[in-house]
Amino acid sequence: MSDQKNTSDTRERILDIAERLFMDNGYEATSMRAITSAAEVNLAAVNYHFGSKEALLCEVFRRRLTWLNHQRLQALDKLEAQAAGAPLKPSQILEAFFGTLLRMGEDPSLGGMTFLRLLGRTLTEPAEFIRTFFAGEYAQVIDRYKRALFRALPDVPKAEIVWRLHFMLGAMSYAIAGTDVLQVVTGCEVGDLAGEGGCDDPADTVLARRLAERLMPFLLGGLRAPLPQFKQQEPSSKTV
Amino acid sequence: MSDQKNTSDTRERILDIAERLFMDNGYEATSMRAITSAAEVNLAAVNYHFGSKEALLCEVFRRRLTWLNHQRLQALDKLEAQAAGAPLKPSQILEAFFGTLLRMGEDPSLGGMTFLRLLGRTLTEPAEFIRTFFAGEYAQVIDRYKRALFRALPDVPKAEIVWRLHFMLGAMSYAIAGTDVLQVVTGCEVGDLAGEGGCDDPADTVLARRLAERLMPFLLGGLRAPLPQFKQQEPSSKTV
DNA sequence: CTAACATCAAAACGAACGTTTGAACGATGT
DNA sequence: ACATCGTTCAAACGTTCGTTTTGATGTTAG
Repeated sequence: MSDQKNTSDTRERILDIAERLFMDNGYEATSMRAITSAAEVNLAAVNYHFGSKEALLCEVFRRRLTWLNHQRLQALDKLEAQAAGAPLKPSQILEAFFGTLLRMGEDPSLGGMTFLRLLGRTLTEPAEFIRTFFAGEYAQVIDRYKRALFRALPDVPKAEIVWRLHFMLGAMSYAIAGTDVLQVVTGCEVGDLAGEGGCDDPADTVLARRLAERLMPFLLGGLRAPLPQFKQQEPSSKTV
Repeated sequence: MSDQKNTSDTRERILDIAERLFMDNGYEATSMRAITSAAEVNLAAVNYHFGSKEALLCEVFRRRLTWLNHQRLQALDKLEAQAAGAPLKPSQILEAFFGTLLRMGEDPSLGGMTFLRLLGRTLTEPAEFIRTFFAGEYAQVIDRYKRALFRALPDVPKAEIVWRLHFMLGAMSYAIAGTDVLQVVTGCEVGDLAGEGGCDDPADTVLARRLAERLMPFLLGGLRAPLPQFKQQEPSSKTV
């Protein structure tokens, strides 16, 4: 029973607990003492294994995001191989990008809805180290998907596509964050989106699936919406 | 020169500075000492005028949100009066709700983009007192607009409309937050969305207008997107 | 004039923060 | 057996946090 306890047990337990506490309270409002005591490890364990609180947050994301973005690139590779040079359909691209993410919400071993909520809530954090971390973690995948969308929508100005990708990311980010401060969704047939103190599994799996079913058509509708009337061409086009 | 300095000068200066610092750093990462020293007031001034740091944040929002939501209700009143009992067009409803907000970004006396960014970044904060505050501040306006959308889209299931309203709020929230951690928009022809350390006016006014021009068609396209195929009626069918 | 209010500087409050230290522990390899 | 290395531990480090207090100084209104 002391098989691989050596190098991974404490680390992994810290990451799991930190993931949940950062999601519940946010980064700044979650103390090292809260993390280490909830994980039943020594206070110094985080600094020993990760170096600092900032590095811990980055590692919480890295262990999920590298896998996720690898999957996203593979999904796009597969689609483009099947298309044999032809442009992809926008729905395929969105499915590869957002579907791959949302399916993580159904699998607790990939973080489940806890990680999705944490991701959605952290994407709007203003802290510098978070933004640079995400920028690096997402650079490649965003670039690939942007180019795929450019090819899929050759008649839409590229700047417009970039804007709409931004809007789609926002709708997704807010939806998976599940804070719902305005109580729009809470109380409907849907049930609560948050489920703050619960376990991992019970209704989160079905919630993730319902969310995907509703979000994907919305995003596709937004992406393909009629262009604003003021668009004739891109004027100076400094995007050489 | 001692005209109305009495009851408003210190209070207003604290609110202005707090609005900017909360936007730049987030609530938790902004200290009372940073606020009071930047506002050039005594450290005790915040507690004297507002009672606590939490109450200060609420007041920062209240002085803008009560006006905003009043305008939103008035805009809806006017539209419904003109329609004389007929259902409104979805585009009218979205214009009244989102247009009224986005136009605040063009007016520095209403907070400008600083307030819009702060709002977008705070809507996903998990802190309890923030969520209950927003819930109360938005309850009436959300209810009115939800009912207007129900009437405007009688063939769409109400639960679906609620979901899409949620998605629209997310896209708007993320867009006005302007964090853009994934660097989707940054570097394009658009210029930077954030402009962290700048003044109020220079490019924020035009940015707010461009944002509105792009966001509104996107939201409308998402709202009117085809329904997911699995909708015949709402079954109980919890997929046991 | 008086009383109430607003602002100030300065200091302190206890609490909580992230991080560091140095010793002890337990397995491993020679 | 001893030495080594990675890990864990209790305890303390210095700092910063939000808040309160005290007393003095204008300023305003009855």
